[in-house]
Amino acid sequence: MNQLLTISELSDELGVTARTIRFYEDKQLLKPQRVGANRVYSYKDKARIKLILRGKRLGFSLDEIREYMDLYDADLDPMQVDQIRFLLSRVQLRAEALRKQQQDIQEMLGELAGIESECLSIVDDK
Amino acid sequence: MNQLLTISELSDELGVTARTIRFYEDKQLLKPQRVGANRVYSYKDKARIKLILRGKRLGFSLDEIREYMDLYDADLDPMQVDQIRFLLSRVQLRAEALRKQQQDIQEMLGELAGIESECLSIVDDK
DNA sequence: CTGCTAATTGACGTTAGCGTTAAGTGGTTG
DNA sequence: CAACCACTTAACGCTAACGTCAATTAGCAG
Repeated sequence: MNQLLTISELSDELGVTARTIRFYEDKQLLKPQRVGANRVYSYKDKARIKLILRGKRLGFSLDEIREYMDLYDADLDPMQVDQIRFLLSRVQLRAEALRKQQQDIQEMLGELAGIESECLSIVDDK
Repeated sequence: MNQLLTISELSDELGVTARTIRFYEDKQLLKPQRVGANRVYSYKDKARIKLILRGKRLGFSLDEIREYMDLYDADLDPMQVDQIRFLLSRVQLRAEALRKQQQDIQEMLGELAGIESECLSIVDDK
């Protein structure tokens, strides 16, 4: 099913506007094919946008997201060892930051649970 | 140690600029005491700013952060049951979103680990 | 008093991430 | 053919979250 999608189909499916999708292309986050002047999107493009949206949920800027998508895209085989080492260090830094975020979330969930139980005890009392 | 801090001491300790701290006050996220015209910050103010920064790391806007700090601050006892129920639903919604974020992070960590092991295998080969 | 340092308010500048016209192109439908 | 889509580019607009600069004030050192 190598379905190709128009921009409006895609925007509907993903819950973003066509403007947003074009904007991401402007920012070099996408490079869809063209049929004449019209853009057509593959399942890969769709997956990329999902990646972008996930990155945004996690609080990354589009610039950061592009950086890390370049990591995913990186064609490792032709790379020099130095470049790979560098890539590796970036990946590890990023992973560390993400683990930090998980901790942040854990703490916040804890605090929210505290509020929740306070609320419940008060409501139950009445 | 009820140490009171000047704005520049505080900004140094927290790694943000004084401008940022004043900006947060403008946005009603802080209400430090004054000595004359000068602001002085307590450990509570410091804790609030840390909360703000954590919120930002998690991708919340300052408006959202203010909302949720109001939740933490909320004095539950004098509240009506309806208000508490409402508060409760907000808290639960927020917690759900945070759990979703944790999943996002897990997936990203998985992908990063994939890249990492690829890198390592290539580097080791040479 | 002079000069320096740290603080203040106010105003304008900047970047990111889109929203919103405007103006035109190309394909189908009746 | 006209009318109506869905699509295009280009350009301006807008909000959030500060940065930056200017003008001013207060405290202390020499």
